[in-house]
This record gives sequence, structure tokens and C-alpha cells, in this order.
Amino acid sequence: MIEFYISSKKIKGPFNLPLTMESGQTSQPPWKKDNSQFQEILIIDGAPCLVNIGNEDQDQDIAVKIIAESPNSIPQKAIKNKVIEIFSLNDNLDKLYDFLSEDPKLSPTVDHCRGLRIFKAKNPFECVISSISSANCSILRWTRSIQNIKQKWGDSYHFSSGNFHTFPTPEILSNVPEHDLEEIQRYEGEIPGNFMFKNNLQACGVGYRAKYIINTAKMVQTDINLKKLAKMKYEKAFETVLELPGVGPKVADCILLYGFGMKQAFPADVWIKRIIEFLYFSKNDLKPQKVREFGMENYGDWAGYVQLYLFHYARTSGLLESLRGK
DNA sequence: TTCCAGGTAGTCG
DNA sequence: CGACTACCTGGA
Repeated sequence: MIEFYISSKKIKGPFNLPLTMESGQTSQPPWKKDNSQFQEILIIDGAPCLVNIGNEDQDQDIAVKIIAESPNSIPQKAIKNKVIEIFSLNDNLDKLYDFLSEDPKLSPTVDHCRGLRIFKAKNPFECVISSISSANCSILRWTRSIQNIKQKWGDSYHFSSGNFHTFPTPEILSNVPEHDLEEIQRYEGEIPGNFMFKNNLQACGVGYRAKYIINTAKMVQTDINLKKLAKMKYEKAFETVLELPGVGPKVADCILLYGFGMKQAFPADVWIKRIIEFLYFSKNDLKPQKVREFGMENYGDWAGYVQLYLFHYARTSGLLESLRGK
């Protein structure tokens, strides 16, 4: 077990950990909360590592306090780099706030979102499946589904603070039963009277997305290589992830933004459409594709952050409620 | 209790 | 191409 810190002086701008963790970004469900700390199992250099992080420390110089625990010996530097990547600690939020302040429509978001950062995937495949599961679905429901999938098919690791599960590999997930019928068809031997369906994807609450998830898990083993995707330019990567079943333009942008850190992505969901219309177009009925183009053209490399900040601002200011149904 | 939100895929013109 | 609708679940 090791304990160390990341200094505030090492990162550009503020960092609000609970806000980042609980803002509903589709990279992964929020980590397990323990008082003001958050815990999750990460695979670092191929080894399991329970990472506990907090940033409520009294000392103003500490941006993040990290306690890491692993049966293997993992260099502190590797753990630190993983945390920096997941919480986008290299992003310069001071520059973001300069950019937001230049646009009177965007400047109010700063006070509502100070320290909110992109919560990037700890595992890109998990982000692909999370994003597919989030389509046409509430945050509460898709996060619950992903937690179910991890519990049923992920590797389990026991630590003093509890059991943690990794997200299953594409190999494992592509071979799970899609629904009750398939689970019982595969059942070996006599079926007990008290048989409970639970080891199938639909039982995780993903609904009709189960077949998309299984087929996507198959495709990332063959046609679509996630490691190559990470190296593609944004436009090419967008076209590529669109080939996955259950992935349309909005989900594709979530995958590229939260899974691969492509910050020029502007995921255009129905809420962002309403917010953009309200702020910039008063009455028009924009097509989602137009909303996406508007975001990319006007916000450039800050598009992903603007989408995140607008949505969170609308949620916490009451704007979202007033736009409901429009 | 019924109703409805929320992106994608499939179908139709 | 654009317009329209079915899809599954759970919270209101």
C-alpha cells in the first residue's frame, strides 16, 4: 500500500473530484464512494490496483490524494499517470475558462462547473459499452446496467474495503447469453424449479441493447481494433465507430470524447439540442446533425468541454427543467 | 395504474 | 435521401 499526492501546482486550473465523478459522463459508472473518497480497481501495467482518491484535503497545495493497494509491485509513477489520464488533469481549465468567458452565452457555465473535468475511460471497451447502454436511457439505469455486467462477468478482486470487479473483456462479453431464453437453452442438466434467470445480458437491464452489445463485443475482436482507433484522426475515428451496432452519431461522439479523449467531439443529444436552440436560435427546430456541426464549428477543441459544461449548467440552474418537452 | 423519456435501426415513400 | 416508428425499462 502506498500513499502520495498530486500537487495543485502540477495541474492547470481547479479540479473538483466529486463533481467530475457524479456528472454522468458515459466513460464508466461513478466509483465506489467511501466518505469523501472514491475507489475503483484499475489495471495498471497489467496488474490489478485498488486506487482510492480524494481531493477534499485541507491542505490547499494538494489537488489529489492517492492511496493505492496492489498484490503486485507497481511503480508510483504509473499509478499517477493513470490518475492524471482518467481525470484529464493535464487539461488547462484556466484556458477553458478564458474561452468560455469570451462568449456571454457560455460564461455563466463557469461558476456552475468550476473544476469539472472530462472523466475519461479507465478501459476504452467499457466506455464503448457504457455509451451504447446510455442511448435512450437514464443515467441511473445505464450505470446500474454496467455495474451488473461487471459483477456477473468481470474479474473479481478482494480488498479489505470490499470486492471490486473489472469490466469483462470483449472475448467474455461476446459469449454471454443475450436473454432469458438463450440462458435456459444453454443450461446443462435438469432445470431446478426455483431457477432464476440472471446470467444473461438483458437481465442486467440493458433492454433491446443486449444484441448491440454482444455484436459490438464481437466486432472489436475482428473488424474494429480499439488500439488503432485511438490513433486515428477524429473524422476517421467517427466513421469507424459508427459501424458498430447501437452506435449512431451521439454515441459515437461520446465514445470518442470519453473513451479516447478526442475533445473536438460534440455529442448532440436532445438536451444539448434544446439548450443550443434556446441560447442561440430562439425558436428554430434544429436537426441533431446541425447541432453537432454548430458545436464543432464554434467551439473547436473545446467542443467536448462546452457540451459537458452546458449540460451540467442547465441541470443545476433550472434551465433544463424549463426546456423539458420543447 | 398507465404513461413517457430517450438514440438507433429499420422501413417506407 | 428524409420522415416516421418500434424498441426495453423504470421512474413519475
